[in-house]
Amino acid sequence: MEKIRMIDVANKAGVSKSTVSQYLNKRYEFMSKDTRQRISDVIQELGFKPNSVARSLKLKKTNTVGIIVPNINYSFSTAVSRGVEDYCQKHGYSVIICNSDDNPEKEHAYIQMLQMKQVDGIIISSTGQNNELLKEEIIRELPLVLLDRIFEDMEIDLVCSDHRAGAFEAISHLIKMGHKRILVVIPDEHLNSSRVSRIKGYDDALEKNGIDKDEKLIVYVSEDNIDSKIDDLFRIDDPPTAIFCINDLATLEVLTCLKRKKIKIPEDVAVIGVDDFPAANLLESPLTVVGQHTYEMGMKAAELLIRRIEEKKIDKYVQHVFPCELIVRESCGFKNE
Amino acid sequence: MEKIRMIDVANKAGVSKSTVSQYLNKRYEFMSKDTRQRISDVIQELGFKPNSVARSLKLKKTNTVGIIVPNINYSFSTAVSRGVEDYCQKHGYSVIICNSDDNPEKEHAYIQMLQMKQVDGIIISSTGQNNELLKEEIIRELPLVLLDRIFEDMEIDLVCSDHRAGAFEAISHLIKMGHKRILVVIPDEHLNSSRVSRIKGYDDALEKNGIDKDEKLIVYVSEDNIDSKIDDLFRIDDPPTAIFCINDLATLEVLTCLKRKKIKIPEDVAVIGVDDFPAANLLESPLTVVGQHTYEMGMKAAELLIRRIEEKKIDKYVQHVFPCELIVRESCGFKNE
DNA sequence: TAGTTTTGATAAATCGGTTTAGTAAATGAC
DNA sequence: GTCATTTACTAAACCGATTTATCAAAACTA
Repeated sequence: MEKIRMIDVANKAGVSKSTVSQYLNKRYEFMSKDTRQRISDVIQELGFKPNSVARSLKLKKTNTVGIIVPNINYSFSTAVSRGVEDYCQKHGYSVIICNSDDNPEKEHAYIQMLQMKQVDGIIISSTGQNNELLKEEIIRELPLVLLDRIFEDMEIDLVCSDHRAGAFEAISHLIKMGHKRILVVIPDEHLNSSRVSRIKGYDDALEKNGIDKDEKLIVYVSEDNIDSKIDDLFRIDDPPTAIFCINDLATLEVLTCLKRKKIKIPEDVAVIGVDDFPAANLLESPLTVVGQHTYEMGMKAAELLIRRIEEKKIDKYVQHVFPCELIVRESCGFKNE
Repeated sequence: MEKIRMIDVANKAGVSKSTVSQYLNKRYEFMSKDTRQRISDVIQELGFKPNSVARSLKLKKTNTVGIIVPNINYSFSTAVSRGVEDYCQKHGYSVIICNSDDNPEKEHAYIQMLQMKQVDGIIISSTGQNNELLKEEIIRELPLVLLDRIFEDMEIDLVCSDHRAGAFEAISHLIKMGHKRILVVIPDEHLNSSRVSRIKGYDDALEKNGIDKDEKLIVYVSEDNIDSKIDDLFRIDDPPTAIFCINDLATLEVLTCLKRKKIKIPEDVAVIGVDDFPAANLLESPLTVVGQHTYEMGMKAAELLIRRIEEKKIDKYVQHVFPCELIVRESCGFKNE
């Protein structure tokens, strides 16, 4: 069964393919009712579906965008992607999904691939290692929206959460609950702009409350070494009484580790995580988290991207910062007022 | 900054674009070392990236596949998508992601869109409402792999879990723990083939153990009515002592509802869910679940699809059924042996 | 030396649409 | 009745690659 092309429709309807093309693009002005009906019938009859690849080639427009996230498995990335896909679908775009695994080479390969595929734009939570490429090259050729990342000194559309304020509020809450020794847990060695902001919020909250910062309380962990690191920390003279997990991966690792060690939350240690996940309130100790408006952020990122794609020149770049919401549950203690 | 085309490379290198094309496709046989080097240099210098849209048009191959899932937010869909994307990326394909929300019209629109975009194949967890279309039309034109769905009487590649056996094992486990009144909770009214299989496993387990089936214990719930339905059930003469949640959505709703009603797990009622999610073992009562090999299923689905895309004729269709694994935790009681 | 084969490269057709410039027929103006 | 305008439609160029058929020059054969 050969594919039906426009020329087949044209022949059967007894018109030229130009006319069929006009019909498809709804340029009915100079078309007789009769011709219009005939073309419509033939399209129905043959089940003709125009080839977007050919169309894209001519129009230099693919109606496709790429989204590069570290890992679709992270609750943040999943929810954001869903927001992006929803907005895109409603506006006639499809979404190619790319998982960079925070690997700069993989990210670079994806960027190249998306360019070759002639996507109309890219939404990216970048690793930070390809910033030069993005700044020097991509942004000049292709609409780009940064997601959950900030580039210093750069004019670019961007969507992120106010991580500093979110962390500030979380840490302030802990301090208000009487905590002074607050541990920050960061996965592996990778520091992106969001994590830097959260640490800034942590610092600011300590400072505002006149608490000295102890560098020992900022720890980078992996699945392999978390147990020993936590052990070490709880063995020092002045152990932490609260833990701030800087992302959902850290949260899961910390909770798993504490459970293994039978350290009770919040009796032995208070915990605050980042990103509300579906089961956060069903945990042994329902988890207090700094929530983000993930789905809305995805929608907004797609909105900014498509706006820049469709409106030829917008000079002002939009930096859309969403507030974080502290969702207080029992994991950081019961407030006694 | 205009885009560099093959013709620009050809001009600068002093050859024809045919030769550049040969170079790109690694057909070096009749090409002098010198020409080859010169082309390579010019490509580097100009930063030429071939336009895949043009290439796709000529070759009738886009190196792009579509995946249609109900909702990327479900842990099953997320993990499967990640598996699909990984395999595709390694084999030079990109993935367009589509969320059908179990809405047949939306699904239909996505199928059409993917066809127009000339994707090389589709992986789909179908709603079941477009089966005729898929059977009659799509499968003839396009490689297709069913994911977590079974079509009766149909030759097609397919990847799924052995839901019947998984449910059978789960229910048998509950029975062994002394439960006879086991409630099955199903979200909304939608019954796809996977859910049918799980119910079959439930039925079989009851029958094998000589327990009469009570239709009242099969309930369809939504977020709105779950509270009243659960209330009703626990008010009957012979209330259920265990709950089998047929998917992760049902699981979350049931757990939330039980928590609200302060019904204790497993003391008041035992619970088994489907799909292991990251926090399942961190819950107030760590959840026993029927686990699926989600990531591997995604990889396998992509493998089958790409095989069918790249090998012209494979007559035998592969139906790859993954086993389920019962992961026993405390939510269905402590075994006293 | 003339004819054949090999080597290295190219012109032109093609993929399936969109669009511009153009044309023939019908209508309107005077 | 003639010329200008409008209406309905089409031919052909184009988008940027791939590929086939072809060709010129060099190398080989007899």
